[in-house]
Amino acid sequence: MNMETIAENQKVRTAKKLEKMFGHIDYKHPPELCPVRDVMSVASDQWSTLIILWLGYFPVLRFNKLKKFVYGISNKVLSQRLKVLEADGYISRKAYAEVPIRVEYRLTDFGQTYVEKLLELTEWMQSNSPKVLANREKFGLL
Amino acid sequence: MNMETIAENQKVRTAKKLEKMFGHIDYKHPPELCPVRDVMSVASDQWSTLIILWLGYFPVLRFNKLKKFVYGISNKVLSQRLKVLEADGYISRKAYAEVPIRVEYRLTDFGQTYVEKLLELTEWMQSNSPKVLANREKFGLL
DNA sequence: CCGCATCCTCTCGGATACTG
DNA sequence: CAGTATCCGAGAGGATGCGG
Repeated sequence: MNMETIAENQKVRTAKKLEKMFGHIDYKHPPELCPVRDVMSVASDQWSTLIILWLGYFPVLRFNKLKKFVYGISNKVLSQRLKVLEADGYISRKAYAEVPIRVEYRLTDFGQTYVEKLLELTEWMQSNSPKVLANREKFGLL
Repeated sequence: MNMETIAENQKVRTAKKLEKMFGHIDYKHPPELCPVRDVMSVASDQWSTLIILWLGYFPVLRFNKLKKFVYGISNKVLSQRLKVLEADGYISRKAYAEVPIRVEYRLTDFGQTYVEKLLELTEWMQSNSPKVLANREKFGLL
């Protein structure tokens, strides 16, 4: 069995899985709310992924620390994302009634399983980014 | 070795990988352009992922077919995304000089490797969406 | 220290109509 | 059929200041 056949088989397997996921949907009368789209829109959000990755790196982080690592994010967006991520069960929030107040964020067990999946994708991005950037340049499109 | 230790080891491995990726960045003087952020912003875009997944399902799709499957997307956004995905090397575009014109989109080999990664994440989303939705409901937040 | 409230900008994206 | 052009509205998100 040569390389082409292996790749071809992989292609078929992928298509089969996708058929299982999407094959049933009637695109003439699409579902109002698609759970996958819904969940993805939170979990795969640009800022959310960065937050989750950093919490996978450091077991516990406070608001301002997080803001430094996820550089470029604003107060507003950070707290929004944190709230949603907490609601969806990826992270936990623990506030200590001190003055000044101290708040700790960490991944839940569920969030931990997610960060592992997410990391795989990020590693792919990392190792393939040169190729993508090269493609982009060659293509021109400015 | 019990379950907790296994999970704990996994956690440590994940953190180590993330340290390798992010450990070097000086968050006081963050890089202007982060390649990973850049590449992710294209590839992990909500619409782009759907386009890529459908092209992983059907080897070749034309513009309007794609628009039906990726329901809810507008003309403008679809053609924008297609152009960028082509520039980044995920998909190929082939136009036939017929009347009316016919255009075929398909994954490149590179795009094929990406859709496989992406599929893993999507499967995770799919199987965990009930849990997330339940979390969300319990949490309130309306 | 955490993060909400306010304001204000500005980009993204939807709808529609039109052309090669 | 496969887009492009144009217009327009909504809402995301940045900056800042305040309050608990």
